[in-house]
Amino acid sequence: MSDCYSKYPKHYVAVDCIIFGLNHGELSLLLAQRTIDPERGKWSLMGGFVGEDESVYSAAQRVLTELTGLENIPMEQVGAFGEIDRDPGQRVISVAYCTLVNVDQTDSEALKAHHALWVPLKQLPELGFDHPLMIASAYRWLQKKFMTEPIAFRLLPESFTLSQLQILCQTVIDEEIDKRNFRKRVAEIPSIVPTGIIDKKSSRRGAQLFRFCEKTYQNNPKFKL
Amino acid sequence: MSDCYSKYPKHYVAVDCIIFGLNHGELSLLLAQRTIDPERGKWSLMGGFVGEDESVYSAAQRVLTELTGLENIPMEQVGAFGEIDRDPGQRVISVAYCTLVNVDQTDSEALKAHHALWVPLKQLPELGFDHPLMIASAYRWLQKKFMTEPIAFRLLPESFTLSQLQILCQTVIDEEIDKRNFRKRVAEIPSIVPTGIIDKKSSRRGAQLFRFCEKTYQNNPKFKL
DNA sequence: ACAAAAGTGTTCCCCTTACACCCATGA
DNA sequence: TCATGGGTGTAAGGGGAACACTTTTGT
Repeated sequence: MSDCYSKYPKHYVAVDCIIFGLNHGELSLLLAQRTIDPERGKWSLMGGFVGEDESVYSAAQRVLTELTGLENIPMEQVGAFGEIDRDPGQRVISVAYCTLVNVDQTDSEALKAHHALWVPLKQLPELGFDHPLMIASAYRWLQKKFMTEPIAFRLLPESFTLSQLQILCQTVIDEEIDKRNFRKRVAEIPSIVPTGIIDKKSSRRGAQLFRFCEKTYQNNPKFKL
Repeated sequence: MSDCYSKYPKHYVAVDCIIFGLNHGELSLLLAQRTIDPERGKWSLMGGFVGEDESVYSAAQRVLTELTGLENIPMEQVGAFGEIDRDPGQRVISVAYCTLVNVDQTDSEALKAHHALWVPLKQLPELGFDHPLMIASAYRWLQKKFMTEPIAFRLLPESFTLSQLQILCQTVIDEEIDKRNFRKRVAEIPSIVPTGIIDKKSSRRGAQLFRFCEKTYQNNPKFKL
């Protein structure tokens, strides 16, 4: 098919990935100190350009894999950022994506190769471009979605105790949660099922292990932590 | 500054505008029947390409103005749509924006010139591209935001009765609202203020006119209809 | 007098929140 | 025996939803 749009301008399109990581009970963000212009020396999110033969989402997935080695981790679109001057080098339109992964499952070699570091969320350095904006949007998204969609289970072992789940939630939303109320809510979620198995490693008394049942969730997506 | 990104591909970037309109108590959508390829003959949203010298949001504003003659109407970004094949002509990455305007304040000449029509939301024709997806996202957005942010007042005269406001809300969310509960909620909103003036046109008894006070809203953005 | 829209309070229920003690076990 | 994390129920309060009648006035 002929290029029927040829009179219109084309643009660089990038993806920027806001990759939250859970790191021994601390929420971190994957950042890189730039070694090239523009914004050399400044910290930035993990970005990359969208290729000819990939969707924008695929480009984001590719960047995620290149950096963390993780595959098949769903991401959520934060939005498109289209100010003319948002990139001091050239005009670049960027689509931001966001996800939350487990730092332990991350490929530290790949990170090193990209000059990437996990930086605790509470100690973020000054960032280049419009990345602070993107991060703010993404963090709002994360705190909201985490408690209403089953993304916690990507960060937990297949079987987990309720205390593990609770501590994880507290870390992400950065608030204390009442244990009894929390367990009451868990009991209302059909897709979080007790296994009947007692884990003796985590405590002296032992704690029941639960698991998340994807199948049940499909049939009954009720989920409110 | 040199083009430091020249090794990366460039893309066509479009905006698509989901323009909801209120038309004598009915919610409509601004659509055009395409007269050119691709998707000739199919109905579509109002789209356009992002130019060199405008932000993506400005491009959306420009399209809105070209079509409706309206200016300074805020729009909200629905998201970026980046599948490779979403446009059967060329690869085009599109950013969708959404707003709600008053059909009566719309420039019917401009609409005619663009082959654009207000189509009732409940009688949408088959649409080209991925526009059904965009519309679904936007409609969800609209229903959610309308009741928690002061966008109703763009569609009402400066002074309005509570019945006018209620009917408007009902139209947008497509549900009946209990009058007393509604008025109770309005009473809790500091930025909706009674004028003390009685409007005798709308009813025999007459109804008090209210207005929305932007200034109060800035100081006290509490708003839940 | 009557039609048509304006205006006005109360009750109930559910959901959320706050809160404290006993249990089982390994060291 | 004691320290550690696991496990459990109830009461009070707030917010949302349901609900019906009186008022005013133009015709």
